[in-house]
Amino acid sequence: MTSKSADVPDSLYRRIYAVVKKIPRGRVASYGQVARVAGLERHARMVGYALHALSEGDVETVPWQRVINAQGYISIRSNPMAAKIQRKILEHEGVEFNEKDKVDFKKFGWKK
DNA sequence: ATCGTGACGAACG
DNA sequence: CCGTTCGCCACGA
Repeated sequence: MTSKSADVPDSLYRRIYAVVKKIPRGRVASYGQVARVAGLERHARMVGYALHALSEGDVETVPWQRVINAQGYISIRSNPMAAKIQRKILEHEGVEFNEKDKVDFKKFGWKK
């Protein structure tokens, strides 16, 4: 079979979503970490792109809010409203933000 | 097929 | 710690 792309009936995004689903409640992971676990080492941007493209259906099954940038900050730019919601949910899950709106990976980072 | 864009990140100074 | 630059590459127009 020739399969080049084929496959990936689920495509690249599906693969990324599968990893995000593994992040436990009360924890956060960076885009780069998710990419790495998904076998996409240098594709952190693709992870962000994938989450940005979440369908309304997947948005309820994929814990997208648990993915933040490597600096510990929420990274949504184009949608300020979503960023606020993201923080709200994370705090509800027990993740804390310091006075600079930053999350400490030492305490809340996902340790695979 | 080319081009601009972007939920990123590492490297510099 | 802060701003800037550069590399990566799928996606949509």
